[in-house]
Amino acid sequence: MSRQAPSHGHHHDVETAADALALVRQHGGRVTQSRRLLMEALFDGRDHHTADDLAAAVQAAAPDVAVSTIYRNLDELERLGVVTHTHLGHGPATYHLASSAHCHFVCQECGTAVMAPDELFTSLATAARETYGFEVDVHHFAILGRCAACRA
Amino acid sequence: MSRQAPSHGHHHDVETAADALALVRQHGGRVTQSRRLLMEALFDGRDHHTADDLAAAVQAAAPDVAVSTIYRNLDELERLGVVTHTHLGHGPATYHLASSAHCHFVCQECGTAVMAPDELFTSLATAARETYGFEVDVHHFAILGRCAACRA
DNA sequence: GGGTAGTTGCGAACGGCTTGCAACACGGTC
DNA sequence: GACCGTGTTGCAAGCCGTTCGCAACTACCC
Repeated sequence: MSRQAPSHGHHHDVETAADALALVRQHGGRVTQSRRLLMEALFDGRDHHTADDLAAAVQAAAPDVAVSTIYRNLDELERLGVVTHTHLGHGPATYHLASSAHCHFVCQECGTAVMAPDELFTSLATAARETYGFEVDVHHFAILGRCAACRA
Repeated sequence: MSRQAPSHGHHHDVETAADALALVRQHGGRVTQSRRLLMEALFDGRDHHTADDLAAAVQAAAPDVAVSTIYRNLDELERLGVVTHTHLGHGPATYHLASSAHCHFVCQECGTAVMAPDELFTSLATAARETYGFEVDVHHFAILGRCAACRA
């Protein structure tokens, strides 16, 4: 399924924090402490990060980094195709590495998000494209509903 | 963060503002001016209403009605199954009569929302249910992507 | 080491929505 | 009609996630 089109198309080899920093550099950006720390937080192995989580992680090493810096850098990384963000419900957005993008089912009752394989959406995506010319961005949205546990 | 399906199951015959007011009354609620005006705005024939739109419509007739009143009444109506709300993107929620609920495709570029027939989602819904026990609320989410016009 | 453009911290502001509270008014009863 | 209790309201303040303006700063090229 079509991966979301990163505007600059330079995301392909980005698999480590260093790669991402190199990409930033390559686009005229500078490697600063807050950027390095942000990258490390993003590549920490977990795959759901809120801006707040990331801010906390960065601030653990550099207490003076402001939230606005986190947001600005996340924006930049999104423009470069390194990360994407998703809205899982009423709370804050969650950020993922673009390379591990995936869909979500979010339970309206307990709020937990479970990952959904892209294949579930292929028929929807093709139908939308063929019938309406609408190209679905299969990763940017969450599907609300009720999970198995809450239904029981 | 719990948001639930029409918990009282009494929404079936609600087709006019008067029906809705009757329902409210039937549940121990009172018929006030702001409620009557809200109903009229909701049943004005259009089917996407933001809280702001509704507030403006109500305030046109009764300038002192506060936004908080609008929100409280919308909540109540949602509990009674008369309206539902949907998040179409980054902006404010949109409210619809539950009887005319539908899915949306929202273009990330131009922001316009087009209605999507429920049939497009049946295979996704059954797959989600059978594979994950997840019951998709097919109306509460918007699907982001790019519309035909913006792709051209 | 110097210059310059990208980046930052700070604080204030924003939009959308919620809440606490005292005043109010609906609607059943007498 | 007056009375009363409970549902409802306006107001103002607050909340959360995010954005913005701006002067100070600093990474990087020469």
